[in-house]
Amino acid sequence: MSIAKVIVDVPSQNTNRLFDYGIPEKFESVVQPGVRIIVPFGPRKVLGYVISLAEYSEFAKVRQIEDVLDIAPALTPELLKIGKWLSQQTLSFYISCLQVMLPQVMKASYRKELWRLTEEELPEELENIFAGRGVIEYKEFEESNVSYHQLRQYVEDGWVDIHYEVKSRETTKTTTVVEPLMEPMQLEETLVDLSKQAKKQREIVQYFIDHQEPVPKKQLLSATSSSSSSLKPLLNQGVIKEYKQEVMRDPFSHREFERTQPFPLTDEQREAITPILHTLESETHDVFLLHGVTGSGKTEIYLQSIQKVLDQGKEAIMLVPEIALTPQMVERFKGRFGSKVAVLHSGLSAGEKYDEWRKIQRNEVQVVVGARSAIFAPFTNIGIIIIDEEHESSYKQEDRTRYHARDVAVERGKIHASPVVLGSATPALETYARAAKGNYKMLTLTKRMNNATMPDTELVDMRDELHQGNRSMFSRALLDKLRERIERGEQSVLFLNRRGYATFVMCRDCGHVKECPHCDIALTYHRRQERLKCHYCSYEEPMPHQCPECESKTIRYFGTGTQKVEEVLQELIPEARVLRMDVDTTRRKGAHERILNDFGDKKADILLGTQMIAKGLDFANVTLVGILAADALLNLPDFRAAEKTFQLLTQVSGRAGRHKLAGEVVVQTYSPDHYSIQLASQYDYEQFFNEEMKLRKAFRYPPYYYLTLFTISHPNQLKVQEVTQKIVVYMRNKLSEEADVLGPTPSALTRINNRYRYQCMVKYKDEPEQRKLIQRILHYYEDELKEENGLQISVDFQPYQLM
DNA sequence: AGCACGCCGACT
DNA sequence: GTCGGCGTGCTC
Repeated sequence: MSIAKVIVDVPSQNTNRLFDYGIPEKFESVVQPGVRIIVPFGPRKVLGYVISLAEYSEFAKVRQIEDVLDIAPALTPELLKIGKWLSQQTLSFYISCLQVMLPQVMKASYRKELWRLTEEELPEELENIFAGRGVIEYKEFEESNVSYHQLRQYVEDGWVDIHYEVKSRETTKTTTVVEPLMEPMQLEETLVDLSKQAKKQREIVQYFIDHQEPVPKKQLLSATSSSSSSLKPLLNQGVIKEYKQEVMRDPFSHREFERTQPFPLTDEQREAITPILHTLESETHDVFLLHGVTGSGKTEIYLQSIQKVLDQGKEAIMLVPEIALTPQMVERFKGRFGSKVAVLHSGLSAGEKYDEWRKIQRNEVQVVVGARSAIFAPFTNIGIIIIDEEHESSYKQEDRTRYHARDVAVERGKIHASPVVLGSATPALETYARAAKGNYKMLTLTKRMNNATMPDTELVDMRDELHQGNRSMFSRALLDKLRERIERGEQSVLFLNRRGYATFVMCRDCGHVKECPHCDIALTYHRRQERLKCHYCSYEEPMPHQCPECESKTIRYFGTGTQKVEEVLQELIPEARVLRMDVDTTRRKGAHERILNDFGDKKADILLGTQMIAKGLDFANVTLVGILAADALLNLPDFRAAEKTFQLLTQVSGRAGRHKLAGEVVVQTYSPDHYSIQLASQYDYEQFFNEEMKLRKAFRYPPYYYLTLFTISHPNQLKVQEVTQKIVVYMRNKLSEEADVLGPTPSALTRINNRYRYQCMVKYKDEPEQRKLIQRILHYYEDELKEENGLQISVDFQPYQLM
């Protein structure tokens, strides 16, 4: 009998290996690598993934596979391999890596129940729990005062059984379809026999004389403007029948996409796309950096490269940052490739995501456009992988399986012998450095489409404004220009890196700042509810009217959020029509789209927003971009602060003057001389790269060095310090002389949810033993890591988030 | 992870 | 003598 080698859904060090199971004859044809199954595991049942098949097992007795969940494998052999690689890269369990590649609904849900085995009266204490029911949740037994020992006895005596239930969460959507059971001739006869009063029934029969195909019930009823009650007699007479049929959920069913044709490329674009097309023709792997200024037509290059891939009969993955996966972007892809496109992003419901994923798995589509996790699309013949805005930090997963989509892309590109294209106006330093060294091929676009020029930038020193008595958050220059646009009927975009109303609440008398009692962070004021909230745990409290320390009434909020800006703007320019776009105004489904449509229809003069307006927006009438607080990012404790600032300023500025009208940018800052702000206003990426590289070299940061970040947390501060210290010493002793091991350092957020957090950072060039060493550390603390509220050690290779 | 087993102290 | 607490080790 043949054997399946299985990874079980139990994320622990001990079970991070293959288990052997026998394949019952009835499953022999469906059990193959990548299929999800249910297997007995100890006393319970768990979900498992078949990794490989074998003739024999080393084990004397193997147990049998209990059920098979997939007809076609959920994971391709390639993705199983990627999963293995991912687990080595990120030091995560293999099972976690397999789960991260699949839609949420394909994970198992577990239930533990107690089943009554007899109709007879149970022993009294048992009957009290069951209360006449046949099945109860195991939890109910646990909450009773019947001992476990006693229960075991009852099980032995055959009264009840402990039942383990495993189910996959996926559901399919069905629709009712109605179909005629007769030929048109017979239907005609039925029509004659029908009573004259049965008007609706006659209409329905007539419908099927005209259309012989099955039709969705809903459609039939509306076409004949009748109700279910009219169908009933026809169903009973066997004239028609109805049945359930599975349908794919279509998140875009209400949308029509106008088909577009490839645009003629500019000389520059043609030069950039040629090497990509060559690589496609020769079917070889290569990594390209497409470095093009905002509005230079990178998307058209993506589209035409993908067209070539489709012509070759292959598939394409297009990654876009979550925040940029706007209706505008979807429209461009659906417009060009129509129903060949699947879209995967967080705005879809779990069911919609599952159906989009299945379209890929069933080869019903050839292109996927999606956020980070779309990199795991189960295509089998990938021709190209494109990552737009490749510098975006959202491509790095920040929890559990800490992978970077760019790394996965390169790995898959190698396997499929296909090119990977990284596109950005402001590439990550790591990427640009690789391209400069020749490891990646550099493609450059220096000109904007439509002969547009980059907008002129004015830097406004907010310190001067303050000295001259302007204490508002708007400089006079920005206000003047805003008014000017309104007069001319042009539009403006205002960018602020912070939502809400104000950041923190401070007493003017004693300087007391209201902090979260569980986290070392100031509470944020939310005006709508008049409450203070912690953005890291769920804590909230009402806004105090006097200082809890000194009882002074001069307690005020400081800092500025979008909500506050909107109010101030209305006071300063009462005639301005302002649209605010941030997490708070886009929470409802479709709100995002509606705001952008309204702005596009010129229903507002000013679009005020956070991060989410920085990318991808393309409105012809926008001629002014205002950046209210350019330094907000600059002062964060992060070695990428300057890089992030440069990237953001460039992206936001790129929203202006993309078409016929020239654009202008006003940047308000307290540090106008900072190189990242200066160079961003001059659109000089290269110079910025050179400056920043000097600093990275001097301070031994990427791309000169790799980083590994340990974050250790525990409710007891002394414990955290002690463990972190031990890790620091161990790493320092075991790594080579070349490596820097820094720490223990309290994290920027030292306490979150009553857990203290300390860090150890390793800077290194080449430490082949590193992962092995870390595994030993994790093994050493294994028992403590298992504890409910005990020690946590997270390890992040190439971290993006240092807090 | 979850579960059983087993060893020890507390108590009807 | 029995119950339940938690430490230990296993799951094909």
